[in-house]
Amino acid sequence: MAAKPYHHGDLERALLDAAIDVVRSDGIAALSLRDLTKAVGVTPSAAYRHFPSRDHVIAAVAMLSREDLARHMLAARDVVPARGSAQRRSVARFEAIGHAYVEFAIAHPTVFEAAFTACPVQLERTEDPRAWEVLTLAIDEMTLAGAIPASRRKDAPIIAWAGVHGLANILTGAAVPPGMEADGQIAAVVKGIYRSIS
Amino acid sequence: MAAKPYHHGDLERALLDAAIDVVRSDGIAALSLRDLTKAVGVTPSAAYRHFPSRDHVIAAVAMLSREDLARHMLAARDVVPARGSAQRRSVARFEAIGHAYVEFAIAHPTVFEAAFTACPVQLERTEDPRAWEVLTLAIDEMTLAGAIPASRRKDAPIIAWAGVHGLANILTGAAVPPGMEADGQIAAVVKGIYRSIS
DNA sequence: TGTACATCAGTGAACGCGCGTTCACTGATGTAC
DNA sequence: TGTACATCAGTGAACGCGCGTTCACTGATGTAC
Repeated sequence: MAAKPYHHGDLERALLDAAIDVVRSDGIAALSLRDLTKAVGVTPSAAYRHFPSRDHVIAAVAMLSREDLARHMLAARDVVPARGSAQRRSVARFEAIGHAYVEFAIAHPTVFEAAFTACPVQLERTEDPRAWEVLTLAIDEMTLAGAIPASRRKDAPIIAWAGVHGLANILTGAAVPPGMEADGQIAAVVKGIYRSIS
Repeated sequence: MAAKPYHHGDLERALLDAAIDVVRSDGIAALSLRDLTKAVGVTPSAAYRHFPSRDHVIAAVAMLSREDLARHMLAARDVVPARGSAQRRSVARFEAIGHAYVEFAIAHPTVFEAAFTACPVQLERTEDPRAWEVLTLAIDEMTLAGAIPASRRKDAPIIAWAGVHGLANILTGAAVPPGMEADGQIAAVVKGIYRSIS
């Protein structure tokens, strides 16, 4: 209850929260252990009680970012109204996922970037939920509902992921080509993806 | 002719060459002015005769990387044999460009990454050739040859670019999903792109 | 053709900075008897 | 229930490093007369 108790309580969680803040405002490259510990009000070396190295913090926050993205996709999918045929509904859910992917990237570009940062170390825990699984699940749904032919099932995931991932990178990156505004592009790409796999 | 002439000759070019070497081997984030000047055999401060700051070197090497990519696309396009109908040829040229884009990224992942690095400064020179223009040109060719309908002309470039750019990022990045090898994926995505715009 | 001099392109030393990480330590916690 | 003690989670100081950038300087170059 004192202002500064000697033991923090959950320093690991606090450090990760601070790390997410840094990613949100300055990007994952700006992340430093000294910053994090200062933000939490703790000595730099205290971080080493919870993470073996800076790289492990990077890996952890990257995984959290990936989960954040996947959760947005799930939320958008589950908000699609349940009316219409199963076939139409499966397509609407698929398209909602695609939109959510790109819109997440636009709304949180630095988090999106962090999600796909190459991690120098591997964590034992694996992420949950996974964007890739959300996507393949939606494609299976469409296949079952007859919205796409079974023959397209195999290549559909990579085609779909490449499309939304590429658009997300383009719209959040340095190289936005002339005369390009996000809204129309997202619809064009998502529709284009569906056309190419149906 | 002496081993160490006082004046270098073309230090700017030499620094950029050294920068490209660093990008190739360690990525653009590892680029430091002190490294470059040491590699060239010159004092750190000498770099400031040619670049106002490190950021300007970054911007210059990013632009060179983009030109490198675009040149690979052009080379692949121009190597497509001139037989068959104009329509088939236009499609073959378009597909060659797409393959070249992804293959360049796989062959030179750090250069590809550098090409799309966000640059904190703007250069006065603009890049030449431009990947985006190579792509739109190929799409115009297809439209003219009747390989894609005119109604698809407008959205085709972003659909195509998103597809290859996304696949390139996926295959060179941290998050390659399970059971994925490059060759089949490239063909699947390039064919998928054509299907969605034709 | 030869010389004075402005200009250019380097040198070398130093600045201040922030970083990851280590080490011996100490304060707090909780468990065994 | 009370106390000894092992364990845990912090502190504080220091290490060595490499970085971008600055400044006053000097050696080389080339142009005007």
